[in-house]
Amino acid sequence: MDKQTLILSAAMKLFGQKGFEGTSVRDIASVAEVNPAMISYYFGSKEKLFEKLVEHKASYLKGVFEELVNNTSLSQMEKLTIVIDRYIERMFQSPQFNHLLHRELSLERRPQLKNAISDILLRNFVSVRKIIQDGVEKGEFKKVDAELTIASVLGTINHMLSSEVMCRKMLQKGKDFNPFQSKKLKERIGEHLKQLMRSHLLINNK
Amino acid sequence: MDKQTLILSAAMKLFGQKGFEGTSVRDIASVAEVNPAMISYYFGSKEKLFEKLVEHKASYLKGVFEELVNNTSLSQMEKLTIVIDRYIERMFQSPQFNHLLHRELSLERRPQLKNAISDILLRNFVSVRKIIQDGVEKGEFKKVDAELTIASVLGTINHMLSSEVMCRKMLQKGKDFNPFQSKKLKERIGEHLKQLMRSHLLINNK
DNA sequence: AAAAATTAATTAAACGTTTGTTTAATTCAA
DNA sequence: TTGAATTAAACAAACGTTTAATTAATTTTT
Repeated sequence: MDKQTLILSAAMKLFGQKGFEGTSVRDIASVAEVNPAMISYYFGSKEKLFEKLVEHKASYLKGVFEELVNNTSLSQMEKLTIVIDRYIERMFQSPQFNHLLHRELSLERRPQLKNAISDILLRNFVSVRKIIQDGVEKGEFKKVDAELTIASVLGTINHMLSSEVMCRKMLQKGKDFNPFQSKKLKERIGEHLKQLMRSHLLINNK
Repeated sequence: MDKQTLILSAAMKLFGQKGFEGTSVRDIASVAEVNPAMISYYFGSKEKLFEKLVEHKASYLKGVFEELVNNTSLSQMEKLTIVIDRYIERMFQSPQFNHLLHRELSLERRPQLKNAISDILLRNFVSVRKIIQDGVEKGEFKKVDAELTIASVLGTINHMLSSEVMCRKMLQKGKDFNPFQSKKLKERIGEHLKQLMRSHLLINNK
């Protein structure tokens, strides 16, 4: 691994754990096992490293649902099910990055970066909204509040996984329970959300 | 207003906007219009001020649903409706404090404070779970995943209000739209959640 | 292909700020 | 007159960043 990548993954880890302001350049350098000066050398500044990190990581989730929307061989509910599974999968794969994004959005700092983040998230949001709207138009779904329905899906996932401590307490689990590595929890969230969406959206739901 | 209160409300504002590490003691002192030394003098340290703030503010929401659970004249769905309304009301009243709490939970810092926060939130969580469980036992509700159902309610609210910028974009609103002061949005979230819960929970829901 | 010249990578040290906190003096109130 | 409240100044430590020197790698020239 080259040093730039080492720095990026150290920054990912630490920004995720301690936040941007809570992480020092020396911390990052220490974890990445490089000289602190290398961060300025390669990225210009701590803030630019942060932007680079978001940009780099976010590219993986840029417009991933675009093709799904235009798929004609799946029902809208099947599409939504795929969306749910993919969101859960991503959240379990790198929860830290999601924490980082939503924390940044909730702060009144770096408005430019906030805008960039929300634009990325919005692109997927629009795709999913189209799926729901199509479902309504085709008579497959009830006439629901599409925007808030999406908020319920994403919000549920975020709320369950925003904190290990809180998650353990809510589910009455011991200290050995690691939410982010629990396949059972992953399936449980998926099951709940699909059931929730079926009863919320489907017209002839038995 | 005495100086301690001025400091507390300045801290509330700034910690909410910029986070704990992103706010300096001098920032707080400046907003509160007091000498920076007064913070150490009254609270001991910046971190103790933070703890005091959380403790003080959180006392308002400590076990507020306890009596509601034991109320016998309301149906379980009526109780849940009240819970939803109260959560929304609180979120709109001081969104910054909710941001602060959830941000703190998502960080791997100050584990003691994280524990305190999650204990407070958990107390309400347990109350609401009891309401759902009672509903299931009485045959009023379907057999649902109570924990995740709560996550869906709270998660929806948090997700919609975690960022002004993101909220505006999701709802396709202009810059003059202030989510936290919009009575319409408040009602819209309430309507969505109640409808969502009715279709998710009620057995004979038409 | 070897030597020289040039560019890139890396380092330890130092830079000037800002950080949270303390001190010591002073003002205010009881 | 005593104790609390308030202040400006100073404190050491940590911050992000820069510098200047050195090593490593690459390119150019012979």
